[in-house]
Amino acid sequence: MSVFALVDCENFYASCERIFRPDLKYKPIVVLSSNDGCVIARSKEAKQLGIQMGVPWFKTKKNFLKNGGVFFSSNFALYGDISNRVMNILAGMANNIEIYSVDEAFLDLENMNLENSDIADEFAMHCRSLIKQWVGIPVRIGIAPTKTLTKVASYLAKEQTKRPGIFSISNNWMEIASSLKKVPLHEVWGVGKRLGKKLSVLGLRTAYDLACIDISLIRSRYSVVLERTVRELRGETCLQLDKSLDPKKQIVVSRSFSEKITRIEDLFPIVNDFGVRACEKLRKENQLCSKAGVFIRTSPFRIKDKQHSASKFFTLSSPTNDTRDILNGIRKSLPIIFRRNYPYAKSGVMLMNFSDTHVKQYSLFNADNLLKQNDRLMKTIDQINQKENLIRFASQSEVGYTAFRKTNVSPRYTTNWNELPRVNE
DNA sequence: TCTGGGGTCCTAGGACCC
DNA sequence: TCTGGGGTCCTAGGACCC
Repeated sequence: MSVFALVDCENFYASCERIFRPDLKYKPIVVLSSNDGCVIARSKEAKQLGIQMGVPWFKTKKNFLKNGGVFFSSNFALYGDISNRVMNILAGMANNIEIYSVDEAFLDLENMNLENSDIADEFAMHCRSLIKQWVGIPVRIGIAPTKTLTKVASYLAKEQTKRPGIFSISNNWMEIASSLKKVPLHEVWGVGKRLGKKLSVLGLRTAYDLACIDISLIRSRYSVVLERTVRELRGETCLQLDKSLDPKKQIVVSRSFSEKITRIEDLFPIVNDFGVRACEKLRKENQLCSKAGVFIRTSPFRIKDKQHSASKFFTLSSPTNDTRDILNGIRKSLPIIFRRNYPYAKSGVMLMNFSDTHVKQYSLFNADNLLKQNDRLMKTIDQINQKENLIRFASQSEVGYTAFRKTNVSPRYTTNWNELPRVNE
């Protein structure tokens, strides 16, 4: 019998900021996206102030600060490190774990007896207090027979007063049904905005309504994906824990600009930066790519502006992770899609069609030994830059895209010697 | 003035093969 | 008048997730 747990860090980025700032314990906190563009995380208090997820910062800033709110620009070095610490604890608590995102993991609790709800609750409480004590992050835990139901449980765990942050559902239709009735349709894992709209036209309101629908209807009118969701809601395990350490299938580095760019001379250094960064990621994954592309677009929010969005992909003559190959491709591709006098707001570089470095396919027209030298060159550059970004390509921007607007970044408390927290005597 | 970044999977349709 | 059957691979687009 399958049993899964979902461990979900509450208000993750905001909670991370709070670890080293106990003075902010009951204050509303928001964390902003790059360029301080919009709100991407909110503490409980910020949610209570009515700050919506994804709202543009400039629209809510004044009101939020007036109410005593504190904001942070995103500090992914900190969040990544805290995430690792949480995941390490979880890895020690279950035979198998799937790290689903920076703030969420599924645990395989195979053989746990869910009929006795005390067992599940005790496990969850132990897990919760350990993470709180060792890392300082509050988590919510849902336990259920399918992954989709753990999401339901986690949602219901929010409202628990007896055992806050914990909820379990056993594999019993009566119990599942009563849980599902409390969950609105759009909260179901796998039902997004569009599907939610379509399904509500059919009169569905809750997760329970969806679970009761005729499977063959779902299959013929929607997709196999939604069919799995329905089956999982009924307690039938369709999704297993994904333990594979599959390599990525695509790497994207993209940013919005703090100021619109209209000249290709200004665009090139930034896009090249994206290319350099993307190749670093690719080498870290021990992969080669045989296709890459660049895209640019204007801001869809500025309706009065001329709009343009375009991408251009190029195929590499042989699979590569050599930054120079990608920069070459960008140099040829960007002018093809670029249009003069359009206010570009965002661009990015994508790498795809990966293959393993061990199975490198050499080109008929390149000398093998040259490729080996390139490998060593790239490795050396990576090693040097890992400590301090000293080596740059001439075509990269001098300041780098990291120079984009950030008005209030917290220190990298746990990953940089110079930014360790200080204790006053 | 100012609106994030990075992923995955599925499907339909076209090109091509024998 | 009549025009096969069974595949694979690739791409673009749509949906979802955090």
